[in-house]
Amino acid sequence: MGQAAPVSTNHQEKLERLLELSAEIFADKGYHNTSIRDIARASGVSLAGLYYYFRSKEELLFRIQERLLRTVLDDLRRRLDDVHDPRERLRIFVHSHLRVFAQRRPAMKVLVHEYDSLTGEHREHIRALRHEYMETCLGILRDVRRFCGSGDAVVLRVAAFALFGMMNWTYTWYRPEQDVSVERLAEQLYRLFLGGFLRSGDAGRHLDRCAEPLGPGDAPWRS
Amino acid sequence: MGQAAPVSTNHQEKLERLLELSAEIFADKGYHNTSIRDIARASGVSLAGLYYYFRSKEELLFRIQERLLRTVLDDLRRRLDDVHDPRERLRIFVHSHLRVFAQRRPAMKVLVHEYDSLTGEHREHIRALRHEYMETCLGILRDVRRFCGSGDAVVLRVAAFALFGMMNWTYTWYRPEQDVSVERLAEQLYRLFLGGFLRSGDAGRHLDRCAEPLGPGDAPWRS
DNA sequence: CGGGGGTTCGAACGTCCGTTCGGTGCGCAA
DNA sequence: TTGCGCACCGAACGGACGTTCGAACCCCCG
Repeated sequence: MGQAAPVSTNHQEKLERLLELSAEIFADKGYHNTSIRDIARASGVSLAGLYYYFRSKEELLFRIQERLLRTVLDDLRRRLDDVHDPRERLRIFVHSHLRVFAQRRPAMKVLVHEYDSLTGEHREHIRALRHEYMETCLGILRDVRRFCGSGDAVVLRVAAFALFGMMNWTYTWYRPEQDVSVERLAEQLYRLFLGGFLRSGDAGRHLDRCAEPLGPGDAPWRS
Repeated sequence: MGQAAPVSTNHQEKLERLLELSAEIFADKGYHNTSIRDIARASGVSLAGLYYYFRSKEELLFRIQERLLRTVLDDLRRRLDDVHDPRERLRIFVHSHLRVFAQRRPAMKVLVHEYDSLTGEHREHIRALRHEYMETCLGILRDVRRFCGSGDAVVLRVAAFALFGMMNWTYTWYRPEQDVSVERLAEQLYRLFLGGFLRSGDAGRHLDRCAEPLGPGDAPWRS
């Protein structure tokens, strides 16, 4: 969790360093299990000194989430610009999401894990940004369905949440250092989802020639 | 969150009622943000009285998670018994998981959301049960791949976590009362996953005839 | 050299936390 | 009737929590 950094004159830099550091601690211990004193200790700033940068502990949590969410939205919008092919747009969506999430692991864990910890206006603000992101995703999926002709056996909303689930769940298991690279991960999840999304209308048709194990003797499902 | 229940003579019944009630509160407020006093108030049992049933707050959390995990594992084993077809086994896996999760929503949120809150032996114990469940899932996916011939472009581990992500993420959005039924949800997620899993080896092949929107004027992705 | 604003701090406030202690009442066996 | 163990409770302990207050520091403008 690191020691106090050498110097950073600019106010904004100090603030962002505190956000980054706090995100690490929140991700590690959980928001409600982290005390302002923990953050003070890790940052080298005094307890009272922190309150010069944040009005409250919850505002600190809010700023972490808002910052990452804006990054995600900006990155996505920039990369989607002037791309028209629906599949490619979906591919970009998945890659963008996972790239940012891998680059900012602590903040992303806080974003997906500590949304419930927000209250009142903070929560409402984040909810609105999340909603915007979700709408973008739904728009892309609608285009894929319309122009690439997937069936409509799967409710779009369910498909979108399934995709978010696949991507966001990575915070529980994916470690960029010891797993496949982010690009390969993103490509695999993209293909996994797209294949199912496009084929979901006629599921079972291409499965007819599925072989079958011989019997209990050969059974590989008994642990 | 409910009032104190009328009566329940048996010790085991009282204990399970406390587990169920605590799960609701933990799910609602989060483990670290819930006090034993909250549980005492909601259950009608005195603060000290709770410690007759549990050695500590963490043991309470542990029992909730262990109980649900054993239910999930038992339900799955029972339903997989004497089913050999790999696709059908996968289908049963998804349905079983989501059915139990929908039946016990509070406990399932606690299970997926508060694993990090466990420490020491409690955590290790739950980790082992989770591992067992994951191995069962991997076994099923291995069979599907072997006998139904999906490619191996997607690492099995990634596919398994993607599936878990799709299913577990439901706790953030799925409400059985106002969404599609659990059976339909399970069927959709099953098809979504299986389609992608079987087709992941040759992604793109069946996408060649994908149409394309006309241009920025028609662009549906601009919100 | 004087002073004012941006920045940081030590110390304290009031509250709530998990847990423990010493009991009390009750039902049942002897 | 006595005694014992199960089920439960009121009250308290020591500590940690988020937040605030008033003062100090330091740099730049005059």
